[in-house]
Amino acid sequence: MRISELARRSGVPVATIKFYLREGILPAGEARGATQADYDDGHLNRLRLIRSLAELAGLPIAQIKTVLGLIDHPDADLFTTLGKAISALPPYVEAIGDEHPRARAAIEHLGWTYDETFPATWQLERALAAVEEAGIPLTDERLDAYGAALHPMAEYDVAGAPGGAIDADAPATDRGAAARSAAVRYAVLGTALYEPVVVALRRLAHQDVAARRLGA
Amino acid sequence: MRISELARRSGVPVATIKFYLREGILPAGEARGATQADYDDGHLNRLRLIRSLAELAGLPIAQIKTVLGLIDHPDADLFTTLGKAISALPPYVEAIGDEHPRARAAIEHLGWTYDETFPATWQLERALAAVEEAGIPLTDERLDAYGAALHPMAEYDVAGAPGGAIDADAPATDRGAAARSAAVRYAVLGTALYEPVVVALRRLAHQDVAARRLGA
DNA sequence: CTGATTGGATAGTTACAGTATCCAATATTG
DNA sequence: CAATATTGGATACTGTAACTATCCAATCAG
Repeated sequence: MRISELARRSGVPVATIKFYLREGILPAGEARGATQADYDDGHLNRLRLIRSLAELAGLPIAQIKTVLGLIDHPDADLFTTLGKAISALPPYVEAIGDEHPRARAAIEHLGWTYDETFPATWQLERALAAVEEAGIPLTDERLDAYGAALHPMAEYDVAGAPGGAIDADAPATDRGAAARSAAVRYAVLGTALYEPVVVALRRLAHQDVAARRLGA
Repeated sequence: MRISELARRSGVPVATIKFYLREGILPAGEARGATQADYDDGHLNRLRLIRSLAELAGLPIAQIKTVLGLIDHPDADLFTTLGKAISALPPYVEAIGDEHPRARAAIEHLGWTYDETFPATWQLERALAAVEEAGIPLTDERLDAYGAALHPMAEYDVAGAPGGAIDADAPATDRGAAARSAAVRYAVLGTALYEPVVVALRRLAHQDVAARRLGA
């Protein structure tokens, strides 16, 4: 299809599509002449993905570029790739030295793996500092409740990864580039796009509980 | 304290503090003359809260104004107030008509209260559409796993609200303005500031599960 | 008394995410 | 086949948000 049809089918203005092409987050169509290029459903899906990452996950263009780059050219190590993907997601916080006392205490309390090089560790530290400053600190009891709820969710997510992607028993060399790419895609997009689902569900759970208590 | 000390203690530049005063999200200090105003710890805390809402929760100034306004002047009905607070939180999506088929199916599957006027319902619809388009749709099985994890979390949160704020048994008229204000503060800030905590914990849970599977 | 600081107003800056315009080279159509 | 429309590509422009800087007269501190 031509650019105007891509625009019509996606609901994104032609000028914006050209902008994404310039930014290098949407691959160029196949040139059919000096004034014609051919776009396919791959371009359409990519375009929709860009909009979701921008509007829903709230990513700036630069971070969308990073995330799509990870999917297009995955590192050998899925664990490293996922770390990079998480760095590209909000909130954007930098490590303050290598001390993350609140995060460390919380993670060790839960008995999880503490690694001060994980971006999520810095994000947790920052988030805990904020709730503390606001006068609603995270108690150990609440932390236990959250940990007990979230860990099984993570287990479920990882277990459902395609091709047992994150599975120590499967030799990495056995998997072809296509399978590895699918695993990365699942992990990266799962992180970026499922978070809004989880957040929305959590908000709805609160409203459900509140509604029941009010007897409405 | 004077503005320069407020700036020094908060780490926020004087010019930025003046900007927040202009925007009406930080109350003016008590005037002590034409060129002097006095700021107290309340201003310092408010300033820190503004930074947390901006950098951590990712709220634009206009939405920070809304959220702080809800805390400062709570509605009579906490349920309504919370709805307004959630509207002020990202992602910002508008209802597409009043049909939210994916969200409705999901919520009814879980047996929760479906209300198409909840902003969180629209957010869920949008989030589900995005994961579907990306080729990783939410299965009923996964939905059950998420629901089973999130509902108890919400129960815990609501049960721990100060003064049994959301409690049908406690007559609303018994509670003074101070208690109601505390309840609103807890509910609104709890929603805005605890989400980053939950998201960070979820990311860490994934990394913990992945690390264990890789045997690292 | 004198230099530094303040509140308050106004103007300027930077970054981001598009939009709009132009143009020569095709396509398409009547 | 001629007239009209569309395209890719380059360049320039716009709008918004969140600061940041400058100015000024008043006044506070030493």
